[in-house]
Amino acid sequence: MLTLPFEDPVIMDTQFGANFPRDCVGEMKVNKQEPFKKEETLSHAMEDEDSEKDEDEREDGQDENGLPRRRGPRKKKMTKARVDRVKMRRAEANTRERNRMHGLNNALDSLRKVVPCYSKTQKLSKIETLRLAKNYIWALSEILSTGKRPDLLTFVQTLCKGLSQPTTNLVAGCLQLNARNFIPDQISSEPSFSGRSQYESVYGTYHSPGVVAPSGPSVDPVKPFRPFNYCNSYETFYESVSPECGSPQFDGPVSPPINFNGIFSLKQEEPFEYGKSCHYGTRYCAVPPRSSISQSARGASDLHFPYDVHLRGQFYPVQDELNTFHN
DNA sequence: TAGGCCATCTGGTCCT
DNA sequence: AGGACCAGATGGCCTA
Repeated sequence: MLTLPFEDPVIMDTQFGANFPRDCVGEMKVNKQEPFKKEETLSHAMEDEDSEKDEDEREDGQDENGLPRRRGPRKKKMTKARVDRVKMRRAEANTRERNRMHGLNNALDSLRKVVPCYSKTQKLSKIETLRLAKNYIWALSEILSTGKRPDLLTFVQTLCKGLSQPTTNLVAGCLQLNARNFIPDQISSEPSFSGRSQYESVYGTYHSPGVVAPSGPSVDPVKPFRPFNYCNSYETFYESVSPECGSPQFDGPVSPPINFNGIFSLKQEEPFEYGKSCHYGTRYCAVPPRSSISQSARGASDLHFPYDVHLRGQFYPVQDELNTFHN
């Protein structure tokens, strides 16, 4: 750490001058509070009773350092019972703080489950989770505001901005395994691209099952991009409804790309394990009634298998650009 | 072994 | 007074 003790002589000499009054330092340090009001800190409280007695009995108007005695309420004597009480309060505060941090971590876990990459075995770090969530929100907002589906590369780039290399690998891997689950379709039927996007050239044209739903409970027209739609297709193929629309197990032929020193490559081994670590964004679902799932999703003739079936070689154009992006 | 990440403890500050 | 929140310090664990 770069932090130094506040009374470090280096700081005092350079910032305040050697003769800077100590009382002024005290006021700066405890801004917004009366400088001498903060008695009873634990460090003080933990002093043994002898030192307390020494201070109380000193009558020359100076403290133990020879500086003018602070005004304000005199320190209360620390009896054994009082020390015990301070210790007990400290222990209680520790427990509360522990619980508070557990609550924070639980919230963070919840966040991990709704960002595009979720893994119980390979958890994103706290900071990466927050960054990815921010990027994800940004990317979805862009889609909402423009009403157009981005190409895969753009989407991956947006999600991976500021992320570490391992997290980038994970996100890119998840997206390439199931890009369709993360890239919502356009809002309306208006043509989104004049030409074929990179995404389309790689994955073919995609139609959102949520948008094409002809009947049954209507899809919220205001939120056509919510990844809920992807659950529908997922349900169609797996015929099982998990409470959270949980991660399907991947055992397909395609391994996610791995990035070594900024260079993407396809990892051929252990696709199953890696697949298990990917979440594909499907947990983000509010599972609709099964009847509606059946009607809407099965009615879509162009539904694709959630894990797009394509040749490995088809990844390379995108990977080349990703490599460029990272280099 | 260094560095990253994490849980926990701790004291300070603010608020009720 | 006491709780919530925050940030610094510390030590443990894991991985490259």
